[in-house]
Amino acid sequence: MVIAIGITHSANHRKPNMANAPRDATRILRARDVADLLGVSTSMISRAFNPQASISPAMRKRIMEAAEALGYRPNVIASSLSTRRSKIVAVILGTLENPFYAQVLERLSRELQGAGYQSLLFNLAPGQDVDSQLPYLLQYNVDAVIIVSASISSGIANDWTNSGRKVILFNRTLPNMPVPSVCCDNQQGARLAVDHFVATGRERLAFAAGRRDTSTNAERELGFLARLAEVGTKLAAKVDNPHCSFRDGYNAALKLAPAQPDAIFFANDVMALGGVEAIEKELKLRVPEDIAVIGFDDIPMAAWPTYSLTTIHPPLDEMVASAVKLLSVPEGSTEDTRIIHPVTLVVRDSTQPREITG
Amino acid sequence: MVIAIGITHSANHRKPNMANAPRDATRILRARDVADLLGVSTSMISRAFNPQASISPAMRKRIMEAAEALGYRPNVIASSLSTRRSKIVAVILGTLENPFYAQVLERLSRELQGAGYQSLLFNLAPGQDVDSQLPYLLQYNVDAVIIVSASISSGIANDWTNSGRKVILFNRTLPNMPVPSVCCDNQQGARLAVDHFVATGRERLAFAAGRRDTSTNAERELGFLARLAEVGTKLAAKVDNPHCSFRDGYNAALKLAPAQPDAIFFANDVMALGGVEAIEKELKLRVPEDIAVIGFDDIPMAAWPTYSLTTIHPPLDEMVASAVKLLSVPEGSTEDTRIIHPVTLVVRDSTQPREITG
DNA sequence: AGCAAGTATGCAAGCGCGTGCAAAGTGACC
DNA sequence: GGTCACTTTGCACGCGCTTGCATACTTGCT
Repeated sequence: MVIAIGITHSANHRKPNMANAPRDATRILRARDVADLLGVSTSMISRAFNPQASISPAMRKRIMEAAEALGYRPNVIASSLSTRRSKIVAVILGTLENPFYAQVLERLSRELQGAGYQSLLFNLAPGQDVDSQLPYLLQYNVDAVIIVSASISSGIANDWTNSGRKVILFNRTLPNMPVPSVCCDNQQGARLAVDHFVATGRERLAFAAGRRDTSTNAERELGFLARLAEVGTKLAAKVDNPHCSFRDGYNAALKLAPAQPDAIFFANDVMALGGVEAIEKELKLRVPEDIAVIGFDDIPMAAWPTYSLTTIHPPLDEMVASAVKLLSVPEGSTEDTRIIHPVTLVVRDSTQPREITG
Repeated sequence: MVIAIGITHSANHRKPNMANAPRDATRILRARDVADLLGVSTSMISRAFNPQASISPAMRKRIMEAAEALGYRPNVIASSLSTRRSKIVAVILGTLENPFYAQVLERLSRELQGAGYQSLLFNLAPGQDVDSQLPYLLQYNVDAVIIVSASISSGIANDWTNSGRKVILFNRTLPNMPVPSVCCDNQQGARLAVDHFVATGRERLAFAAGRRDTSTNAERELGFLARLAEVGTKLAAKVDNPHCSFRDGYNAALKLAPAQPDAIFFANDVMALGGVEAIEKELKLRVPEDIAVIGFDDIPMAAWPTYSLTTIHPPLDEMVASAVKLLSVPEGSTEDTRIIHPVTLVVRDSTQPREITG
């Protein structure tokens, strides 16, 4: 009898789909495996891993220890089916060519991991817009989307937030909509640039703008021009650029040259480096003696001795932390979720007082 | 009677969990929604999206059109529960500081998207090893893991492949194990460097090595030394580096200086750039007149005029394509899955014949 | 000891989709 | 018209986990 019971018990305890699961060498463990071992129901396994579930501390300890010993971890994918939270955040970005974005991605993904999320990476092909990609994201049950330096239409943003998911813009804002966003103070950065140029004796200030259609660039331009007006200096020249690339910066410097600027503010560091290149190699002028240069982003290369670029430093770690923090702001919160971080000016060799040449 | 049937039909057609799904503004569509609209079963919806399922072309067309019109797409997460394929590939990498890795990640993720996969990004913290992270990946039902420039123990690799998932190494190999991997011909690259140095009249060749424990570096070193021996030249000096960073390259150049090399091969471009920096700014020597420099990776910055670095070019697009192709190699295939791509030498200004100074 | 209030557990029904199997439909051919 | 072979469809159950509800167990108090 006892034997019979024993046999019955172990024999039909579970009806595994034999056709599908032949491998048990490194089979992936299910809650059932732990439950069977401990003689409890799978519900308890689930509850043990859910901090707010009703379960006795003793039981939780027992389960956690068994899970640890066996190497069991709840399957996030399966659990996301019922909870509708996947602990996966989609990170959308255009390109990693600009080291600034690479930095953002790396820190963002690291910070997300720290908060228990994983990042699902979406690279936009050139010319591809975020809106068209969002529907694909839905397939992945992502909890949130963090859009790095790319734009999104307010309609779509609305749809998404309505559907209970979060959309967070990084390094962009949506002017007319309260979409959560994290930026650095672009205007203020541009103002710092003007002030520093003026303080170091520059008089013919030029601006190499980035892409017209981005809020980031618009703010930098706005700040630059506004501050110029405030201090009573005229803009010597300005040039727009399609891609914000090294080559764009190079070309921008060449196009600005006829206006004979003695200082150029580039909308980002990569362009500034290209600009320096053009100034020194092609125009045969010296930085900073003939032309002072300020960039924006403080990418690692800006600190390299060859360039030693004066630039505006956004507090990347804090910005990333803010973005991740926004993930846990409750849905109906009235709190303002458009966060702006202050920037600082990092003075290096690409700007120097004019005393020597003056 | 007819009315009753009608009512009954539409009333209990489904019992939605009212508590959980109140929002229907932008509600995410399920197969059921499409099925109900067309008056078919959800099975058919599933089959319509599965190329090898048994379904009439007419029905498939009808379903696809309805799905398109409604904006329905199958939920990858839910489907992965039954199919055990998530169309998600984990990409593991250490850091994006080195632009080469950023390039790899960008192209890899793009190529994966093209093949219908998405990349789940895992950043390793410094000192963190892949082995310890793999268990976490299992939670995400990833189809495969692509490990970029990081090492993995053969035991773990074994466990994984046994469990039916793929592990693919990018830019690393596992010497004793047939783990699928994609590399460029590191040895050959190093040999090209030696030959080019010799052909341009260099006699005191030095090597700034990367991290000792990586196959990539070992192969580059091996190739360099072997070719040196073959052409009957002695190694002027060699120095190891912990991180392969810009600063490492900078320091390496300083450490190599006492040996008075007239050519230095750096294990990668970032180090080479650091080396050039040190040679020009700190040692006050000229590149290439006093010291010729060759790097490895052909990162975008190597082509910038300031550096104009001669380097070994790995065919990144082809490598990435190979890696993605490896994903679909059937499990028991006998085909060799350790792919090595040829490299080419890109000659720029950091190496020039010695005629002028000679 | 007995009972109420509270806590711990198990049960079963989902989450959205895939799929083996049986039922229904289609068409060809005699 | 009937039969057979074949295709198309629906049913129902399972993937691994969560969770409302009912039951079983504690505990404290009279």
